[in-house]
Amino acid sequence: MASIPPRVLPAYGKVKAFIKKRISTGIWKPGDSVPSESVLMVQFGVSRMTVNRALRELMGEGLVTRVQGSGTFVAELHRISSTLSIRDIHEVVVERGHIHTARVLLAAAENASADLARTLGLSSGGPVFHTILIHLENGVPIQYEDRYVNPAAAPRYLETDFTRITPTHHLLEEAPLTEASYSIEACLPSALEAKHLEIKSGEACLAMMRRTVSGANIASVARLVYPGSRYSFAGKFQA
Amino acid sequence: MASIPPRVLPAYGKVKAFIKKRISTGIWKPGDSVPSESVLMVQFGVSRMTVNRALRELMGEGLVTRVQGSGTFVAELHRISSTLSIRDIHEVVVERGHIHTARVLLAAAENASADLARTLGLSSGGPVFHTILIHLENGVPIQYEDRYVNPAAAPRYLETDFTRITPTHHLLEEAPLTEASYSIEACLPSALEAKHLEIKSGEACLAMMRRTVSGANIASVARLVYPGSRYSFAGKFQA
DNA sequence: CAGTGGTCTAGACCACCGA
DNA sequence: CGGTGGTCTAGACCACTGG
Repeated sequence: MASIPPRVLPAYGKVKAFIKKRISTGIWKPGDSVPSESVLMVQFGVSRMTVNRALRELMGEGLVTRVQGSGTFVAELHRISSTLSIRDIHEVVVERGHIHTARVLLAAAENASADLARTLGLSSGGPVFHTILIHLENGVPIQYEDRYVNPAAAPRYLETDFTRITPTHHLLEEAPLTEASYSIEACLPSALEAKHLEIKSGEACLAMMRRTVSGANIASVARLVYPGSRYSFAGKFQA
Repeated sequence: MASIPPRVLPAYGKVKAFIKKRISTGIWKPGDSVPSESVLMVQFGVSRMTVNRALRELMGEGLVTRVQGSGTFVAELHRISSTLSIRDIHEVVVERGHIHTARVLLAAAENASADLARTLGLSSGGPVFHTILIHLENGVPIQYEDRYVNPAAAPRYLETDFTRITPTHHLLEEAPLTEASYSIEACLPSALEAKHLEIKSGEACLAMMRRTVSGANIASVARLVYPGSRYSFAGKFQA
């Protein structure tokens, strides 16, 4: 008996909206229990699957927690979480309608230090690929990219023309991404970084350390330095 | 908590795993079409709802895109997205097993400048609450918090003992969060900030600008400054 | 034990796309 | 038009929680 097809908001959406509203207005506070699926079923006149989907999605959004055998509860909202996207810098720049270019400062195979070999998960201190690039937006340097690549993950890495194809782009095609971790911190640029970014050595920078995993290999570790005056990360969260 | 998977993967999980594997190994490349729900139904011997759930979750994870009437396709994986959590600093510090304390430098009502009134969405330049505090972890300053609060959203804000309850905590209880946006950038601290953070004025810092919305009100705008040497944001992404 | 959520089925109607 | 995904139902069995 598919009732009236809600061409505006689907039934599970109505259930979600109802619960969201009660949470966001504070009627239900963190820790409070949310009505059970069977109660909501009756209340909205929908099937259990529909209620279940609504609650499952709310859990995915971090608004409620669910415990089998126990119930559904308003989550402790003591955190704001949002999605931080890390994208190929070429795409980002082009999307802004600007011109992306790159200068290649280094593209070579090197012998890995013991430290680096460990970071890349290499048993022996074999060769690794090392590239250093400057990315420019409309001719202005916006990123210093210092990257080490595991040859096992992308054997043809050095054949790439990095003025046309970014390392990130090549790696995404060559070594399908399975995992990545990063950290963002503030730092002052080294003399070399400052010179190539064309900033004063006292200017604060954002540094992102990024480590990517492809299958069994640690594919690459990179240090990306952005001039603080020309770059920021932004994000948004909606309940 | 979520580390013990069911002894057998649920049916929808098997479908997801199958598709994920084909994407992560590069057998299916971005833009390729994924078998339709009806094909996967037969292939796995499950109902359409089960296949649908698998595909819907994969879309939520950003691995595939779906177009009604057209089909399901492997997403362009040219972005890494991950969840950046912004949490109450008190919780973070305590969770690390450390002691959180706070120094209150300012807690007062002020007349909003025209600029600030606009930022907070106040029609007139009425009073706003202004607090400045230093958060310390085991006695070491880790965050300078300069915050303006809309009195309409949290009228009792200034009654709070900020050495015991963080502004974030009070606001989350008083003004249920509906929306937040932030940006992270690198900067050098002002003389005042450097002094209270007990760092040199030339040390790079992370600055987060955060704006929170509660219902119809812009509840608060804050500038949070972290010494670069003592703080970083980290995140992780898994395919 | 009764109640909860976790999963699953075998249908169904609809809106949309491309040929 | 046939095929696709979007949604929904009215059942069902199971595992887990709590008293």
